[in-house]
Amino acid sequence: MAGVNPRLTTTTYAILGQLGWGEQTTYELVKAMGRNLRFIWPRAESRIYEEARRLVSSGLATAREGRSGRRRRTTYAITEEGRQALRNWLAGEPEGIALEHGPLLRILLGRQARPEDLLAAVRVAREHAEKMLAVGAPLAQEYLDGRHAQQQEVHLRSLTFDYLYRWALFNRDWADRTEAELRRWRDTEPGAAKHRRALQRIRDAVNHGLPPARAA
Amino acid sequence: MAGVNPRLTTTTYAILGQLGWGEQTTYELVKAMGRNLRFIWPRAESRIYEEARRLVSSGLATAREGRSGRRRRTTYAITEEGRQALRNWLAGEPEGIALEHGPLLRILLGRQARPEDLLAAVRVAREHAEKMLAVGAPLAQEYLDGRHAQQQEVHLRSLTFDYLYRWALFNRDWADRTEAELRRWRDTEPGAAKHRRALQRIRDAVNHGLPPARAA
DNA sequence: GACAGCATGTAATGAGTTACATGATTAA
DNA sequence: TTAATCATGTAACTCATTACATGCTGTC
Repeated sequence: MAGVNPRLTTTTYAILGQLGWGEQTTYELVKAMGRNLRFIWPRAESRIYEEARRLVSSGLATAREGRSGRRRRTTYAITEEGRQALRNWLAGEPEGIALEHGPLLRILLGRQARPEDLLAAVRVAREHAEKMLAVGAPLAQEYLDGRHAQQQEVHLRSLTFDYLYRWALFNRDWADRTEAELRRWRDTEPGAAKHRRALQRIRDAVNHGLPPARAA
Repeated sequence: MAGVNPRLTTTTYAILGQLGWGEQTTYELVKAMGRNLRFIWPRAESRIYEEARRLVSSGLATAREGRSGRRRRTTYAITEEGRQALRNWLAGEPEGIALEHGPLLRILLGRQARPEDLLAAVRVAREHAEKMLAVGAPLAQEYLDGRHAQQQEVHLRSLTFDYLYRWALFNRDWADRTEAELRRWRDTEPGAAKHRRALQRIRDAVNHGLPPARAA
């Protein structure tokens, strides 16, 4: 019965990986997904219930029915077969990278927009960055103080932290630069000065991301 | 008839925005999506056929049936109502940012992996970055030479270019750092030296992304 | 005269989201 | 004792992908 897996997805393995850190109730899984995977593999909470059932029906996890008051509560635990499946998955071909970036899309299509519409898009990007920083800063302190719940995994987690925290800074910087440009616009029409600054912006980016060249 | 829109999605508006630059056959739309939106709003090609029909049935675009040999070929053009819809959409609440990052996911769950598995994940991230740079570099030259097909939109496009090119550099840098760390590992177990370097990595990231502090 | 690759789609399936529902706990 | 919020799930729907199919064009 176990092993006849009806096509497990990356999301399934993401849940399975969470269970690798110890047994969890569904609610704990939901919260853990929010903490750990929100920024690298975002999924709706409701998905988790379905995936957990799938793990059980594939023999990769066990479900223990419990009670809290009159409500049922399910606790999941990974099985030995589950660990093996996790190892196999990790040994296979990695998934790629996909970015969906609403603000960039709106700017690219922004010819019919007003400058304030594009500023609103930039604001969304900035808020996203600020939220990541607000999550990341206290997290960093926990690691540095040695009191994070997964402290013994910090050699791995520091690698993802490195990416995410710096990406947040990256997004904020872009929002700063872009907002400064858009604030100079009265409309979204082309123009000679805009064109000149645009080419300089492209040069700056290609020149290895150095800060804008200052004419001394 | 037109205007009774059955819930248009962001993808629909992305296509509509493409049509804003001039009428296109379905095939041209597919290619344009690949060039312009691949990295900020990725969608399967087959999606485009469906969305284009939706635009027509909503009155936002017109379809002209043509022939190439005995096969039919459809050319789409935006309507005035479509332009208005585009403006309304741009004036509304922007979509957010969502990143799906397979390599990061695998590293986070990498305790059951071998170091070479994680190196394979890093390689995927690096290849993604290299591909973006390979697309971006000639594109930059086109803009700088003033010969890009949408040259008159460079004031907008430079803003998205700024983001994407630098993000590619960002990804490559992360891949370099991470690969250097992983090459020192014999396994994915915790360890005192790994722990020390991990904390330093976190400090470096929080210290505003400065390059690793060198003990002089 | 066939093979490769470009051009143009359709059908089936599934992954994922949104909306809803309801029980338990805590604070006012 | 109400309201808020935490905890736990289900149902309906749809967006999106994968796989397939077929015609056209140039070239060897």
